[in-house]
Amino acid sequence: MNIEATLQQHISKAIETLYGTAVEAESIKLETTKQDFEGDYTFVVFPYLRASKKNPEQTANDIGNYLKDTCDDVADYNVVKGFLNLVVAENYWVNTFYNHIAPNKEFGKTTTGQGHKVMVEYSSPNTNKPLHLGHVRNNLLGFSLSQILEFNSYEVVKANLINDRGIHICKSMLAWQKFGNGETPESSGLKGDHLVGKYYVEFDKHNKEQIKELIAKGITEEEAAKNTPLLKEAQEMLLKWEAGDEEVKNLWQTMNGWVYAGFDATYKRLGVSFDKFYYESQTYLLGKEIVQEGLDKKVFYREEDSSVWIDLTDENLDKKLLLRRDGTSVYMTQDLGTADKKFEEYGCDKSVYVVGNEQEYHFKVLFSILKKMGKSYADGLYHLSYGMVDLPEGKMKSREGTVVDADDLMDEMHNTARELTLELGKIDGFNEVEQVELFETLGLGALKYFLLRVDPMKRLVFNPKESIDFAGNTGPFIQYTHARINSLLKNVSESGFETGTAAPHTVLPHERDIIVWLTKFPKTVEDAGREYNPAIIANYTYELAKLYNRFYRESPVNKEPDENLKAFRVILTQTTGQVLNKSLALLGIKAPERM
RNA sequence: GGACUCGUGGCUUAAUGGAUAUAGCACCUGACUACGGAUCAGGAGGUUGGGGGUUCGAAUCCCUCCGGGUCCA
Repeated sequence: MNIEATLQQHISKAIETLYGTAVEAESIKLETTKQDFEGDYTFVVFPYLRASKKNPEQTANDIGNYLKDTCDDVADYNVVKGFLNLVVAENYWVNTFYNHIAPNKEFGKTTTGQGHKVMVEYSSPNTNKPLHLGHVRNNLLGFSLSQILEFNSYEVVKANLINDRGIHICKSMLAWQKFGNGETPESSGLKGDHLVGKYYVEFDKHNKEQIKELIAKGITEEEAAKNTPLLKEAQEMLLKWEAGDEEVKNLWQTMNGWVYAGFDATYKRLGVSFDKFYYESQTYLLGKEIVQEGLDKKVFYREEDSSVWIDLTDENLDKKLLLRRDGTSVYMTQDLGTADKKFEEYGCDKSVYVVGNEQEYHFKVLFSILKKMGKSYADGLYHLSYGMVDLPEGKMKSREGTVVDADDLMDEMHNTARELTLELGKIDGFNEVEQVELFETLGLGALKYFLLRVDPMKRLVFNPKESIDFAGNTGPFIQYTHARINSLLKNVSESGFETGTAAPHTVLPHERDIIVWLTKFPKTVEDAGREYNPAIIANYTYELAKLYNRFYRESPVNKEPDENLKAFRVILTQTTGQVLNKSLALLGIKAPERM
């Protein structure tokens, strides 16, 4: 049993014995003691004064005394106002460390998700342009969350719903047809997604000229924007696509193929992956059956003009259109159908959508509709919302060319890592291939950690030139700590030292700090899973790395003459390395063996 | 018009309603004959956007106003 549960039970018993009031052990709240006070856990007695009928100090002292007498794990206590600080016996920590943490290769793994299946949908790009910084945040969150859920024993299906149809794709196609001269990724040397994105920009450029021409003829700007020859042609192309026109479909398939090849490369470099791809071209007609189902269940209603709606005003949401009067569906209809299809195919009892916060309203409505329809999976739906990523100059806008391209960004991170590493002269003994690999690991580690450590809900200002630092609370700091641990362990094993002789003994305060922090790992992982928040793991990992660095400075391992103590420190180092490695993996960050 | 969300030292950031608000960057002072200094020890820097309220206790909950962002019709 873990220490928190033990303390809860004893406190519950103390209150019952001392004051005759029964309190459920699980309802007792424990907090970790603040840094400046002595102790490991703090019990706040204010809520129990009614039971004790004594002042806070007395109550805390009573309970503290009782615990010290009856609970072997409580070594001491102190009272500050209504705060009862409990000092857990060093023996407990050392024994827990030797018996449960160190020997457990899967330390931190929880069983919370056993028997549950969860789908995590993330990335969801459009096929008319390459991935940008916003997608990067999305991909990292989605992938990290999947890793965390898996470590909590969920069966995870990573899904990507690709928006591969619509007017925007037709714009790229049309511009390529008109101005492309048969250019291909091979002939141009451009990555497929960048090539297609180039023609999307090209479309916009020519379209703008046409708007100007129309305005010059005296048409209002608003009207002109809707009526350029190019736009009309793109709309016709979309109609042809919907009608199954062979030529259009062929071009569409070719260009999407280029884009997918490009996306694959970007995903691979980012280190994210998917188990299932959905394509909007195959899902955009879904949902019409659901409309009928909703009408039958009287959840939806039909207006006089034969359009179909749902009234959600009772939930502080509006009325929402589900089927236009001409019988065509809207985004919501399609998402309803897709949700059903996903459930039919995989039977997940949980489903997470990683989508930007501008769609919060959409998902509230979507989930609310599914609940009203009594779908069995409705309660497990969750929108992992995250803030937009902005640039110092303001919002990213693809038309104005102010987006940060994902591939360019990764290049930049790689180069920054190289410059810094060379400056520090850290590459002795690395051949060229290893060097390149290291720069990549560090650059991407910095990027991933930077984007994941911030609460997803908060919007992020990304300054490509300055915002990524390799010192302090950063990925490379943690990677460095891991590499140093590895190197230390290597030295130890080369010297032929065996750790088998370790036995319990006293530990130094900072060694104790590490052990205490290690015991919090499972709880942290679980919290991150429940809150859908990789930032919790990121902050945990940083704290652990910091504690280890302090330990490292103050407790020499190789120079330790006492064999037993040395063995302890080696095991502590090994264990810390394992946990660092694991928590970095949960974030999708590589832990380099050396650097 | 209605709804959502964010606001914490110069910048970035943490805090299941709990104590003197957590860290990092930058700044200042110290520690390299080193188990890897991409490190460590220490210092300075705050009326948690403003004002009310609930509470023994509020960055956190409620109301209101201000500011940034977003969505719906």
